[in-house]
Amino acid sequence: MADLLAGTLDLLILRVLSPGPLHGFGIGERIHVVSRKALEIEEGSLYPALYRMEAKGWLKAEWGQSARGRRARLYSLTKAGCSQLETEQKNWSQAALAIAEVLKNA
Amino acid sequence: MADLLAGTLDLLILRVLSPGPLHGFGIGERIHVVSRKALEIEEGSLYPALYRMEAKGWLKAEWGQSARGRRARLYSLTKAGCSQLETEQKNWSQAALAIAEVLKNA
DNA sequence: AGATGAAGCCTAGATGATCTAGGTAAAATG
DNA sequence: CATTTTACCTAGATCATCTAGGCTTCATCT
Repeated sequence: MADLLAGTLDLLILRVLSPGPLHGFGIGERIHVVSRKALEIEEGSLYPALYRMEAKGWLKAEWGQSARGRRARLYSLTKAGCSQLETEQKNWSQAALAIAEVLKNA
Repeated sequence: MADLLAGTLDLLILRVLSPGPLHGFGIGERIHVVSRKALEIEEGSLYPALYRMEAKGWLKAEWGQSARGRRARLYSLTKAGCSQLETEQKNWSQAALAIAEVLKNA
């Protein structure tokens, strides 16, 4: 992922989990697909991010099965994760707007 | 500046310098004002960024006077800085679009 | 005259997210 | 049976940003 988007990974993860649980590998795939291959998350970024977010209480995890029937660690949003998603989404909108402002009017 | 925007500082600096030279302190002020106070760059981020960018050949600097008549280090874009601005602006647009995509359709 | 604050620049060290570059194991595919 | 794919894991490096100071000069206020 480009440096430009540092700090956005949490938001992306929260967002792709909001329709329902996914396993780590699937989260990476989903972000890749939904962004039309514009975003690619390295596993070395993804898994540590998941642990951080679980530790913060935004995600809960349990062992289960992936869509392909493989052993997988399934992550889902906690209540705190849901409200964190809202917060970060607002922050992102404001920030993106502020930057757009500068790019236009500087 | 929020973590969300890490990696965006260079772009902002390049952009506010594109209309003409400014001194470091003034760059911070300008970003603050143009973003309607949404963005605030710490001096501890700003000055090191300027040195990095000068070292990369994107900026050139000389001692002169600020708009208020004080001794100040004036920065301006080099040719390389101009094209870097274009590049980063495109990257930002693509990235912001990709994120918007995920936020909508995940 | 002295104190205060603002303008302006500088920097060492901490923090923290991300990437690099590996590794493991199981199942599917050839 | 070898290879690829799925899936997870992690230590260490990198690098941008922030914290928290410090410095000088000039203007202003008392």
